[in-house]
Amino acid sequence: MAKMEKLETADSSTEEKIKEAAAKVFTQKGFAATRTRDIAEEAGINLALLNYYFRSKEKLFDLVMMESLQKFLLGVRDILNDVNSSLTEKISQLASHYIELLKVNTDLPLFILSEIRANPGRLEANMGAKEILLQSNFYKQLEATTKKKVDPVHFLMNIFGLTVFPFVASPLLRIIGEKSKTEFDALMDERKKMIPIWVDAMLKSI
Amino acid sequence: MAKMEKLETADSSTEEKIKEAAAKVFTQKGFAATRTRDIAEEAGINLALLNYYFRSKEKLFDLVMMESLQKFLLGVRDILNDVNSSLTEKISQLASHYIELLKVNTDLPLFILSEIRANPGRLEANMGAKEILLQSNFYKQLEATTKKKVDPVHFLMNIFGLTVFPFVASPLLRIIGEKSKTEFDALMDERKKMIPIWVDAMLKSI
DNA sequence: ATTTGATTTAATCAAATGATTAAAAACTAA
DNA sequence: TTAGTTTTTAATCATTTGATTAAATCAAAT
Repeated sequence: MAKMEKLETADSSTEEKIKEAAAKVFTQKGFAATRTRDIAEEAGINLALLNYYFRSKEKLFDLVMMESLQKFLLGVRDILNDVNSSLTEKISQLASHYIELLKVNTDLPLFILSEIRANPGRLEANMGAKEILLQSNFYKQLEATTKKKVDPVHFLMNIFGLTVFPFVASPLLRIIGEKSKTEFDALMDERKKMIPIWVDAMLKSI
Repeated sequence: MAKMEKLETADSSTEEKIKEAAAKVFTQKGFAATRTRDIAEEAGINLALLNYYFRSKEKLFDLVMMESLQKFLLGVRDILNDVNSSLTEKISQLASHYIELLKVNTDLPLFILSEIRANPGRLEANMGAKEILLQSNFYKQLEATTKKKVDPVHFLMNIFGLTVFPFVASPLLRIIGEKSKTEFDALMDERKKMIPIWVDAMLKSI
């Protein structure tokens, strides 16, 4: 007998509720500190349902991590490979894209980085990211601009350092700078304009 | 009866062995993923000894975290408050200091940041760091240089982003850049010279 | 040598936790 | 309705894990 589809939005299905709760709790507390009971409670479901739908804590985590990586990487391919934009324009677009993304998902990068450190094996499975980045038009423009003088990887570090690091360090920075979430976000908005200018200045300085 | 001191170096005492093992394991895996048995094994001691000397996993962790924070903050006070050095010189010294520190303790910042996120309460107890930083001669020079144009916190973010972020992201960067640990460290050494030049260029650009 | 206090060990406990099971409930197709 | 299927629940298991205990060992002082 064929299974019947229920008339539910993806958001309200039990499976989706669990996945969203898992994403929230895993991202906040990390794999090891997360109890499957935390996820069940957050999702408002019976604990056994988690295993009914996802088999195990680890499988559910792998799913969440995969989607987190995609959230972080997807949506920049277009920017990286636009043949009609200059390097500076790409940097501007990348900065804006990541700042908008991370204002809403502040602890996404810290989650990804700390879980990869805790379990480096998980990364290798997933990544075509290296190829996407290193064979992109963006990277070629970067190589052409820096040519021979310095490793273009330096400027990858710089761009991501300027853009992503404030979010990674936000728990500390907000205290040190005495900023509310709103003020912090406003600072990040300012950076959308400044980062491309700064990177330009850095590129010219070498 | 007065307790007799044993003839031991601090390094070989059981207590010190446990603390070093704890620092290693906690830093690598984080609080939640660390088993007290892991620490005992790493230290080569019986599990009960850990509780004999440190009462609990949490007390031992707090100790390790406090020393980690000190390791990260101590040794820059002199740099920050040197009235005879220019802003650029301070940036150069800070970059060199942190790059040397983090070449040896690569996952120190990721450890600190992810544990603070997991348990933000832990931070407040410890910090005079904010005052040390914001009242330093360094910060005053930064304010004077950027005056009104942009929040000097932007440049704190920039300096730490350029210096510390590569280490935070090193698990990813080493894969993307296809670098060995040695090559990665060499890149970081290059940055000691470049970061002050870059920050200068950024300061002039605003 | 004996005593005394500090250190270390093996064994064990109680709670937490990931997972399973069997039964109940809800739902669908006939 | 009824039979069959999927979804959900309550109860329970087995293991892991932080911590404790009581006994053994060790080092120094008398």
